[in-house]
Amino acid sequence: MSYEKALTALADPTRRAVFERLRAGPQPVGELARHLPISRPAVSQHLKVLKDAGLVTDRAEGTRRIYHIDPHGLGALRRWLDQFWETALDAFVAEAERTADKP
Amino acid sequence: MSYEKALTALADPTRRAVFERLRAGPQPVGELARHLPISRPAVSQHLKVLKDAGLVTDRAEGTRRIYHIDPHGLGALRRWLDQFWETALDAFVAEAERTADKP
DNA sequence: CTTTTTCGTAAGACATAGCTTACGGTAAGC
DNA sequence: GCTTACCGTAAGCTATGTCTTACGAAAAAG
Repeated sequence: MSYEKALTALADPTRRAVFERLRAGPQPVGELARHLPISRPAVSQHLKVLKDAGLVTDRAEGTRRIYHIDPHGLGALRRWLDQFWETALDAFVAEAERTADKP
Repeated sequence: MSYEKALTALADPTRRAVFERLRAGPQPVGELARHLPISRPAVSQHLKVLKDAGLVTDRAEGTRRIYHIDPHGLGALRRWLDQFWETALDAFVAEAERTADKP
């Protein structure tokens, strides 16, 4: 049910940049914003969307909030995609047979 | 490189509805529009985006255009996701060990 | 206790995505 | 040849997402 939020969250290029940057490891908001061409509040808003989609989680560390990747959302997206992938392949095979000259 | 287009394409709910409807098999544009709460030109526009993302393909059949799923785009998206999935799991494990009390 | 750092949220401006109506083009049917 | 069915594209309107600046809160530092 959450794969929809994950899709809309990862659709935005800036949000993907934030997400892929967290791949290198947990990071605070300011650190993320420093390497992006947008303001820090904008990064916060993006993180909120990613968190809502189950793609990231955060923990407090002093005055800073450390964000890291949450496999939860990715898993949901992957399951949906895999389930789709099978029927897509079947359809592809059927189409190939249809196009091919009759044996 | 094409996983980005696939993501933005599948982010729209209506476009997902079109895409999931093609799961039942190849269908012409009018048939798709008949079961959706939007106009036929709108469906055409969505199909254009899906086609551009490598998610669907079309063939002519008389005056009608039959659209069917193209595994190409799904494959690209799946590869990107899988590659992401591994590092996400590693990070998750690392986070779990970090949170756990020192043994 | 005061100051500084770090962050989230609110309000508003701006751009873009998605829808509709209108139009033209191609193939089939008569 | 003429009409009908089916479709893609263009133009325009509207809604929504994304950005910035401004503000307030919480923890550390001094």
